[in-house]
Order: sequence, then C-alpha cells, then structure tokens
Amino acid sequence: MQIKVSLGGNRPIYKQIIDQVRQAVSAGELEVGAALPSVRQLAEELVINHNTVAKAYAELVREGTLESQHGRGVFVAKRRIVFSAAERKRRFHSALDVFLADVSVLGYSAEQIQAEVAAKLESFAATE
Amino acid sequence: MQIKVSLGGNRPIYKQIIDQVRQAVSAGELEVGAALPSVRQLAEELVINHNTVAKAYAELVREGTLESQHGRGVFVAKRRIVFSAAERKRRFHSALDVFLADVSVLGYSAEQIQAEVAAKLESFAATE
Amino acid sequence: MQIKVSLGGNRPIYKQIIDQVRQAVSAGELEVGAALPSVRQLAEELVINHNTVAKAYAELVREGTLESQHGRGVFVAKRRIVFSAAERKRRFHSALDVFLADVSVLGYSAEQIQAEVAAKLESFAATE
Amino acid sequence: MQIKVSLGGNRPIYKQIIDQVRQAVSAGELEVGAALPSVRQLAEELVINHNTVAKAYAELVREGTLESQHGRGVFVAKRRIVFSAAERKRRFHSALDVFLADVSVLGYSAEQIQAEVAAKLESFAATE
DNA sequence: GTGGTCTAGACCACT
DNA sequence: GTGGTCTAGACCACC
Repeated sequence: MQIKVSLGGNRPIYKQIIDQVRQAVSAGELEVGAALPSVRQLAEELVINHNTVAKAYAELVREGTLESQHGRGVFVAKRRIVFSAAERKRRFHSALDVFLADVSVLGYSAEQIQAEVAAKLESFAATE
Repeated sequence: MQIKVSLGGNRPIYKQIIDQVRQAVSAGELEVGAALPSVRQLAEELVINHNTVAKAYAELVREGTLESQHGRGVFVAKRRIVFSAAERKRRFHSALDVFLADVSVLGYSAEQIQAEVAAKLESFAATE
Repeated sequence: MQIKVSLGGNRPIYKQIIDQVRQAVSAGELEVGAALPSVRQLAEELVINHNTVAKAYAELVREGTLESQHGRGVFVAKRRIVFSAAERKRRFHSALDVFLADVSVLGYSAEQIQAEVAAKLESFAATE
Repeated sequence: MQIKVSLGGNRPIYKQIIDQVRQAVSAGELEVGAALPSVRQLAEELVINHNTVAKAYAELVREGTLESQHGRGVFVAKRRIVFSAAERKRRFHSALDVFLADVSVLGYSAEQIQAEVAAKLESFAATE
C-alpha cells in the first residue's frame, strides 16, 4: 500500500496515516495478517518524524485495527471494531453539522453544496 | 437566540460559538442590525471566560458576519462578500475534506452520505 | 528579520508585529517558506507575553500571509489572493481615510502629502 | 456649521467631531468667538450620547481650539496650538508608515496607491 | 520543542 | 456598561 501525507493541510499527519490505513484495511487492500511498513521505514519514506508514525500505529493498535508483535513488526489484526448504529449516526450528524455551519457563510446554495459533495464522492470512487 | 456549548467535546468552545452564530445569521434567525448578547453577558451565561467569547466575536467580525461598535455592542453586519472566489472555494473544499475524512470510517455509502446531506439541507430550507 | 515594538505608543503591540511582518514579506525580506521566530522565542526577545505574539501570527495566518504548521512552526505562505476585490478596496480606503484624517491636522498641503507618499514608495522600491 | 458622524466606521465618534471642528476652525468657517452648538443640542442632532460630544469639546478646550464659558456655552478661542515642525514631521511619517504597512498586503501597486491618494485628496478639495 | 486554547484578572478606550 | 488589549500561567495537541 502507498501512504501519502500533505504537510500544508489542516489535518494532522498522524490522522492522515490513520485514515489511510483504516480505509486500506476496510477496503480489503490490506488483508488480515499483512505486515505494515516499519515505523522508521515509513517515517523515512514520508520524511516525517518517526514519533508521528508511532503515534498513528499506536492508536490503530489501541482500537484493534492493527496488532503489534514485539520484535517482528506491526500487522493487520483479525478483529474489527464496529461502532453501534446509534454511535455511528451520532458521529455522522455531528460531523455534518460542523461542515454545514462552516460553509453556511461562504455563499454556496444548497444545490451547489450537494453537487460538490457528489462530485467529490465520485472522484473518490474513481480513485479506489 | 440561544447559544450552547459543550466543554467536554474536542471542538474548541470559541468555534462552537462561531458555528452557532453563523448558522443563526445565515438562517435569518438573527436579522441584519440585530444586537448580540454582550461579550461579558454571554460569557456569564455560558460560564466561560469573557476572552473566549471575545475571540469568537472577533473572528466573526473579521469574516464580515458581525460588526463591532466600540462601546455600544456587537451587531449583525450587512451581508457582503469578504473573500475571493478562490478563497471561498479553498475553504469549502477544506471543510468538505475534513467532513468526508471524519465520516469515512463510519461505513456510510456514497449514496447514504448524499441523502443525509440533502435531507439536512432541506430541513434548513424549511426553517428559514 | 528584526522586529521591534514600542510599548508606550497607542498602536497595539500585536498590530506593530503584524505591520512589520507584512512589510518584511511584501518587501521580499522574508521569502516564501521561510520560518518565523517561534511564538515563545519572539515573545521572550520582545519581553512581552507569548499570547500577544500568537495573536499577531494568527491574524497573519488568517489573512494568508503566513502558514502555521502545528508542532513545527510558522512559515511565510505562498502568495495568494484571500480577499475579494470589493473587500480589498474597502480595506484600502478605510486605511487611507484613517491616514488622511490623522494628518489633516498637521497642515500639510495636498501636494506635500502626495510628494511624501511618492517619496516613501520609491524608497521601498529601492529596498526590494 | 454642519457636523456629520458615521457610526459604522472604525473612527471613534468623538474623534470625528474633533476632526471636523478643527478643520472648520482652521478653514475659517468658524470665526474666533463664534458659538458652537450646545453639547445636548449636538448630541440630539447626531443621535449620540451627550457624553461623547462633551468628550470631544473637552479635548478641543484642552488643546486651546475652543473656550468654554461657564453657563453661556462653548466658543472658538483666540489662541491656536501649533506643533513644532519636527513634531509635525514625526507624526506625519508615523501615520504614513502605518498606512503603507496596512495596504502593503492588499496587492496595490505603488502607482495605484499614489493614484488613489491623489483622487481622494482631490475629492476633498472639491468638497471644501 | 512547536502552536492552540482557555482562564483569571487587569487596564484602557469608547458611548 | 460596552468592546479591545495585555499579562501570567495552565493544559492540550502535534511533531
């Protein structure tokens, strides 16, 4: 798998890594038991501090997506976390509310907003 | 208008205030020229420091949503376009990217996301 | 770059910092990508509170002059147009009105004012 | 004489009054000994707080432009304050520096700045 | 180490 | 009473 990070953006680097690993795992690109690049190797590849990679891996291990095998490396774990339906709904609408509040003042019409959302979702689908 | 903040959440208090004022203004709940609660009064209501309220108001003044009259109070400003088209686009897509990254883990399909966005936008239109 | 502030004057400290950074950037003294002194370091140098520096930097980030990378520092951003033409015009004339109101009492003739403005602009051009 | 104030602008109301009285006096529109509108009358006319008018008059009395005659009203005084040439020059360049720093980031060329300054000065000359 | 947020409390400018 | 600025110091997020 290929991980990319952008330093300029608002999103913290460690979160960008988490997002991409989670997506690769849930999309099946990374199978159960597959090895991830080592902390230092990925850090070198991305030209970032290795603590940042370690932090991302630690969070993924904590939530059960990855599994760390002492001395051997980090691997995709068997178990998957799933939020309850209610929790997923709550998180979704919370994120949606923040998004709409942020853009409410930018002068986009409801139709434009929907069109842009649709366009970006399609561009993601095409990339995968 | 009634503003609420949750101290536990990871969204900064001053941003929660900004969100709610922006929504109230763009929904027409607060009309042009309407006075907002004074900095200290709102701070007391929310049981937070007055500087936090001042920071939120200052940001809203800078982006053109509010207007501050020294010694008199803070008011809803006449709608005007403050940012360039490129900047508004940049801000829109930044907010959209954060939103989609946040919900990408929740297992919603592209169609579901679009449906939820459409539904919430319609509920806003109905409110106005 | 060397930043100086005078505490006695009636111009707020954070605005003095903004003025000087803006000038240094627009004069090319600070190139795109260059790092600024850290918030706390500059605060110590100027013997002022670090929040005051942070406030100045935050404003420069918002207007697009600087770019902040959490945990890494603050850097000169790539030049981009943040404000609409109307907003830039509004800001320009607001600044011009304040300037002319301030000097109206000093007995300079219109010709003298124009000559002094021209002279200072030329001195800047020479510096670049 | 006719005094006008704008509440929306950045310039404090009391300073707007001071500016206009000073200009009317130095332009000869208000002769030595002429009476000014009473504090309450002017306040009512401008729909502002009478303390604001009182503050402006107080400053004009303090600097010697006006003279207050207890129980009779406020009048244009005989004596005139004048800054030293050095002080006038210092104040002028300080104001000019702030003006140019403020607009340096708005993307105006030196030629445009000069043209706008010239245009506004001419519009003032035409008004007088 | 970096920047970002928040508090408590002071003082000033303006109406 | 209003908003604006500044300080001192704390705690958090990120690298």
